[in-house]
Amino acid sequence: MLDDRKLDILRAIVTDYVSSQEPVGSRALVDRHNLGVSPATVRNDMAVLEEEGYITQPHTSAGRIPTDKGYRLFVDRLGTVKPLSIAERRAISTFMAGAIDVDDVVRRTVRLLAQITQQVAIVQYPVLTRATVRLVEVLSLVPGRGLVILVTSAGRVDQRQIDFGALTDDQLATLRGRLNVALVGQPTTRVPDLAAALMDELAPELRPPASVVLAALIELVSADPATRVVVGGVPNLTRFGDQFETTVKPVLEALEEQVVLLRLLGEAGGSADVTVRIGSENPYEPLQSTSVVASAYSHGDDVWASMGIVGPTRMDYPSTMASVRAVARYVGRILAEG
Amino acid sequence: MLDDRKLDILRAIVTDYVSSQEPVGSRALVDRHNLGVSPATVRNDMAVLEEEGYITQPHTSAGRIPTDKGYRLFVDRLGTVKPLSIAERRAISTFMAGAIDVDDVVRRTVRLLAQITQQVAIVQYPVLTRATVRLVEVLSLVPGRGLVILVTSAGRVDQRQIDFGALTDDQLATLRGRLNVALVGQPTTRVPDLAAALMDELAPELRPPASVVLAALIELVSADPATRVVVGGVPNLTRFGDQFETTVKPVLEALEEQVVLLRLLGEAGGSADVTVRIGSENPYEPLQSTSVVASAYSHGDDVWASMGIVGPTRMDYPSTMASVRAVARYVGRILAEG
DNA sequence: GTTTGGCACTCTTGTTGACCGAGTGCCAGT
DNA sequence: ACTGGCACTCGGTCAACAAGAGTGCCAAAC
Repeated sequence: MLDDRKLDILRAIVTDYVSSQEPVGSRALVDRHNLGVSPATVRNDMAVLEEEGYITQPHTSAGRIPTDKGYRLFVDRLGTVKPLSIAERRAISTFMAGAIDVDDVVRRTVRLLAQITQQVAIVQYPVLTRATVRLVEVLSLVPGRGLVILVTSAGRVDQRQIDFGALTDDQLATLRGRLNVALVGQPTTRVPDLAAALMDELAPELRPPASVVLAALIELVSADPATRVVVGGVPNLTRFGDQFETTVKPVLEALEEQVVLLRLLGEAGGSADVTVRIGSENPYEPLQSTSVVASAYSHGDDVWASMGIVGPTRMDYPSTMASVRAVARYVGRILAEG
Repeated sequence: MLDDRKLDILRAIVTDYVSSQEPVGSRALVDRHNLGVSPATVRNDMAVLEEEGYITQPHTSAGRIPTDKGYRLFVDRLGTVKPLSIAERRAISTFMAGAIDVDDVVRRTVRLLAQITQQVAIVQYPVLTRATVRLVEVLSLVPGRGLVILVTSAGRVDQRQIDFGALTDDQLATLRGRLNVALVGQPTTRVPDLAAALMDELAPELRPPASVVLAALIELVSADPATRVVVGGVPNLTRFGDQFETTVKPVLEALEEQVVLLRLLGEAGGSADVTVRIGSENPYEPLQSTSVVASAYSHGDDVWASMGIVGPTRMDYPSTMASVRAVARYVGRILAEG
């Protein structure tokens, strides 16, 4: 159906359109790529490609532009992986060097990603799913009111304020001890089960405060970290001012809703490599004319989360994919060390 | 120079222009407001107002639009404070009800402010300047590596990981005790001085680890909280798609830079009431055609920070100012209770 | 002296029509 | 199977034109 030459032509259309932002015609195609055939031949092939749904014309007598299906084929079979330049690699390491904690790593990552892809970057906080509990601390601030702190093997530290009714210092120390014995070294995913088991073993007078503490802990391991997403490079959207309604506006709206962002990234979480969602493949309806390039980042089983970028479907997929992959790997390595 | 009628006319021009988004001419003016004079008279007065720099015409034979100076006069002398509707007041309290901690208060505040003003909202985290130290905690995670936690009277909890060389549990407990005796109840601003004094009193073997801990503490009280700013309502910018270059683009760029945001809000920090910076009055050059409406929020001396909104100079100042003021007061009250 | 109606003038906006160029689809010829 | 040629179709641009909005100014009226 699609012989090699037609694929070459599709590839040429995609690359030309991405760089020029304008529909590309048969003449321009033979001029810029040495296809060894005449414009007329290219036209015939283009007619076939259009029939198959890989390209389309905005209007009669205009050049062709790729459809979502065309981009998909390009990404799957035609895109040559473009390795990062030495300058880019160096930029990554200098940019990330000297990060002091997880917050800082995430902040730097989002900036870096936005800068080298020139798109809007989204980075999810390292999720605790496969992390283990390193320390649980319970402090009393004023009588009856205190703080629960959770430190995990991923280097995250979370805290929450709680109210536990009357409680002596001794009882508090007991509770702290029991908690640590029961939880330290365990995967954070098991905290809810273990918490339930622990409750049954406690002396009755400890149960009310313990339930408050455990509830807070469960919130910390489950709800919070998974919902934290950081965004950067929003001004890059201004490059697409001509597509205000189709790109700028929907992206700004999507960025406001963490739930949407997580959904966009979430789909990438399963795969180990870079995932691309093109236009209508997108799970979030308003982002019809944008693509998401995302990747999980991880080291072994310790950390697992996603990062990615959002941009118009008309983007340079090979470079973008290479950049996202490189940054994801680098960050995974940094988190493994820290 | 400017009699009452001219001021009335200026006020009418501002309100009409804000609501219609179009230059307003003499006829429309007499039609919509019962000024009791003819268009010709209005034209004469407008000529004077233009000469004085309060209004201008985009081109000959167009209506007039207010200049920055015109808006300034309007805000200072002509704007009638528009009290919030009952629905708006109710919206504020339901929106903020059930906030669980400072993070949550800030998150909700920024959403609320964006929603009721329909602009981009900026909220600075409560600054510790006038807060006092409530608790200092030093934990050991693994040998040689630990965590410093600072809790303040403003309800903020910050932590940082540190490396303190070899240190026994006893030494750690001593250090913790000394720190709390020296610092608890003191204003966070005094932490740097007190830290220096404390160093001199410590046993020599405690000094190296102590210096690491104190350095972290000083960072926590000074650098971090002051630089934290949360932004929301960015999609509201899409309402100004027609002013892409002058409003959307510069605002997006400003939002990316925390330093800029702090500068915008910072100027408002001194005053107790709502501050308005109109167009060129703005300290940040690219925001020439936008205004910032900001207010400090506080309760007594405990918490002190700013919040505000950014939007086109052509905004409804009375409502916006009323909204910002109301939210700032409400949040101050909530923080005082929490 | 202030206000007003009238009028000429200016400038933007929208419309129309012509024209140009880019690009296509098709067909006959190689 | 490829190619050159040709008629056809649109979008974009430009000029000319009309309509409309608004002003500035002046002489007359209050």
